[in-house]
Order: sequence, then structure tokens, then C-alpha cells
Amino acid sequence: MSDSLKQQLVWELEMQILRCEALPGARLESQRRMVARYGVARSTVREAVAELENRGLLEVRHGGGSRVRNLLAAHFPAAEVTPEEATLGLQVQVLEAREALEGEAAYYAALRATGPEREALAAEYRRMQARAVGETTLHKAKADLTFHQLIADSCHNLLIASISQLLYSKYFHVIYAVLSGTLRKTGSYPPGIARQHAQIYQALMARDGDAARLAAAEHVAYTRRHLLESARIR
Amino acid sequence: MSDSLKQQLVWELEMQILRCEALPGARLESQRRMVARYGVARSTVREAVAELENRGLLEVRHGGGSRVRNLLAAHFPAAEVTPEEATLGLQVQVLEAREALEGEAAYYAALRATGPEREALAAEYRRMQARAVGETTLHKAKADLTFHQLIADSCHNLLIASISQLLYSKYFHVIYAVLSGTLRKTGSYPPGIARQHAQIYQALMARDGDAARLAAAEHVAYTRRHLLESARIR
DNA sequence: CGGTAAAAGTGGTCTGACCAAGAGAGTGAT
DNA sequence: ATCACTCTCTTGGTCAGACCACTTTTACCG
Repeated sequence: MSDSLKQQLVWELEMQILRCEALPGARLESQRRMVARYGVARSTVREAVAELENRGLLEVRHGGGSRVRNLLAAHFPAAEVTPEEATLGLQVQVLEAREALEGEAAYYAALRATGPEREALAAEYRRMQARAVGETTLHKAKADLTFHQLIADSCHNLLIASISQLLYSKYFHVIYAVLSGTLRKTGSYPPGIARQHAQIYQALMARDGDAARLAAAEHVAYTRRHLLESARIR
Repeated sequence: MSDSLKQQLVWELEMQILRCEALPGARLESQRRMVARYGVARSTVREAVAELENRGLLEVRHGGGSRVRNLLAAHFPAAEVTPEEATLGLQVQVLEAREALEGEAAYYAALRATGPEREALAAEYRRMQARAVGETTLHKAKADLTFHQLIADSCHNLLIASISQLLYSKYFHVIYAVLSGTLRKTGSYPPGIARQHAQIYQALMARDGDAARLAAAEHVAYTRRHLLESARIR
């Protein structure tokens, strides 16, 4: 017994989401474009999209398009951590999580990133380098996270992409405190950071998963060492 | 901010189900009749119905219409109890559950049954009386349960109606064993049964909740006494 | 560079039609 | 009385095209 056209479209769109072809936060293709792509009626598209919205996978806005939801967001309703809450202990915890997460993200991104994703990584890396001179600490922190989120987005693991997105958004002030605290105490951007970004980037382009994982983990470990040493100097 | 037409219809239909205006197992109004009743487009109706199907409240069949699902069925996936499994101990347990359930069902049905529901109860009661002569035990058991299910359906408590439906269908062979076992041992239909049905019926028609509850509970207690006495004779 | 307005894009709803599946009624045979 | 079969009607599924309402994007002006 074959499934209805609507059900087939539901599965097709669901697979796109699960396979990270449509990432959390990203716009889903418009209903009219789906009509053209799949050759079905707009009412059929609407029913399929409505089912995914109902199941919590999509957020649909009248006139505003449909977006893929972060499926973990509902399980993590904590508010964004404020600068005042960004204690040293919490900074260490966030770095621990990042070390575990970003190593694996880099590993799989090295192996799985598609052509367009690699190009996006290259463009973002160049943009990050070009802006390394003269940018404020806030911009540097944001550029760093944009780069890492791109890596997470390119590893084709919906959980890693979703967790990264939540981590970087909810704990942005903690991550920013790590960077700005280190800068305040050492007077300069730690020189290893740029080198490590380069190592991560080169491993990604070389599709060397092990090297990417090592470089990413060392990148975070290096930051943690700096953080703890700076805390000791006080 | 007002809700969409679809959302309004979803809530309207959901309320019908929760208020027992559309009972578990019953056919929902067809899509075309909803178009006429609510003055909205058929695609709007379809989207509303699809949402309720997706949430598990409805079962929709191509060409076969939509039916209200028993929301407890999914939590009670046990198969129907077979005649061989209908032990004396299980018969007693079923009677205990019936005593608790049917007393409350009768109470609220007495207070809440609508005009058409009272008419349906009256018609079913007359039909049950008319067929009391010459019917097989199986028919008598089924007529008895039809009457009690009607009472449950008329009490406007979705949980009571749903539990009753599951109890009468999954444990039909246990309930039938109670009746046929009593008949086998005493040689006749216990005379109190018809009188108790009459008492229940009269209390319902008089909208006497307390009397209905008492009569319904006594009806089951009487059946249990007979069952246990018959078991002792063996 | 910022603000505003217009245009374009998007979702929501509608009308009317046609296709496909199932339910119910009627009839005949056992 | 029951079962099987056929036909009709009802029901859901899908479609094309149109229009309304909301949001986003673009272009222009100060």
C-alpha cells in the first residue's frame, strides 16, 4: 500500500532536516518553490508543512516563511546566561563542553563537508583572518563562534549542530568573558589562537579527521590553560 | 492577536471531543458538512482535521470518513481477554471495576444526559426489555453492555466513556463468563437483574443522581454475590 | 548611514473540479 | 437468516488558480 503524496512529502522534508540539509534556524524552501520542485499542489505542500509544524520540527510565520526549529531548544528552556553569571567555574565548564563537542564536530566536518560547505568554511576563515586586525573583542568572539558553528553545521550530525547552536547562543556571555578576561590579563590576543584556527582549517580542507579533531581540542585546551593561568596571576 | 481560521476550527473540534459531543468510535462530521456548517473552505477544514489526526485524536480513512479515537486505547494495548483466560478471579476483578465505574457513570448521566441522549437511553431500555424473552445469553450480555455504554456515553465525562469502552470490549469474554456461569449454575437469569435495570433506568429518567449511583452499584454487587455463591456451590 | 515607502515574497484562505477509496443498500443464492 | 456480490453514494485526497494578509527586501531620499 503506497503512501499519500502528502505523507511522501512529509518524509522527504523530514529527511532533509534530519540530514542537516535544512539546518536549525534556516529558512525552509517556500511553499510555492516546493510546488515547482515536487510537482504537487500547494494545498498538498501546505498539509505536509503543517504536519511538520505540528510535530515541532518547523516554525511557520504568516508572510514570514518557515524555519527549521532547533529540536533541543524545547528541552533546554534556560535563559541566556548574563555577563554577571559568567563565573570562572562556569567558564571552565563551558570550555570542557566545547572541547568534547568541537573536536568531534571538526572530525566529522573534515570527512563529510560538501563542496558548498567547504567553500563557505574557506570564505568564513578568510573573513575571520581579514578582520583579525582592528576588530573589537566582541567581534572577535562572534567571528570565532561563527566559524565553529559553520564547522558544526558541516558535520551533518543534527545533534552536534543543534547542541552547538544552543551552547553558543545561551552561553555567549560566558564565552565572551573567557576571551575578554584573557585579553585583559595578558594584554594581547594569545598568539596560539590564530595558529590553531589555521591548523583546524587546514585539516578540514585536507579532509584529515584525526588532525582536525586534535587541532580543535588543542585549541580549546590552550584557551583553558590561558584562562587558568590568568586566574592564578590574580 | 487573533488565531487563524484553521486554529479556531481545531479548537472547536477538540472541544467537541473533550465534551463528549463527539464520542470515541463515533464518526466525525464529514469535511463537506463542516464546510457548510462553519462557512470555511474545504482546505481549511482538511488542515484542521489533519492536525487533530496528527495529535492522535482522530483516525481518518480515505473514503471511510473520520472517527474519534479512544485516547486511552494507546495506553492500554492489551489484547482482548479470551474465554480461556476469563478465570473466576478475573471475573471478580472486572466486577469490582464495573461497580466503581458504573455507579459514577449513572450518577453523572442522571444529571447531565441531554434530551436526545435520554431518548436513546429510553429506546435502548425498551429494546432490552423486549428482547429479554427468547434471546441467547450472548445477546443478553451484549444488550446489557450496550445499555451501560449508553449510560457512560451520556455522562459527559470523556474518561469514563473511554474507560467503559475499553473495559467492555477488552473484557467482553470475562463479562460474558460471569453471566453464562451464573445461568449454568442457577438455571435461570437472576430475577433481580431486570428489576435493577428498571431502577437504574427510572433514576436516570428522574434525574436522581444518588439513586442512579446506588442502583448501578447494587446491580453489580448483586451480580458479584451470585457469582461467588455459584462458585461456592461447586 | 538611517529611515521610509514601495515592491516582492511569503503564508492563509477560498472556489470549484476531479480522482480514489470505502461504506451502505439492495439483490440473489444457500 | 446469512453471505457474497454489485452498484451507488459518500467520503477523503489532490489539483489549479485566484485573492487576501503579513513580512521581508529593495530602492530612494535626506
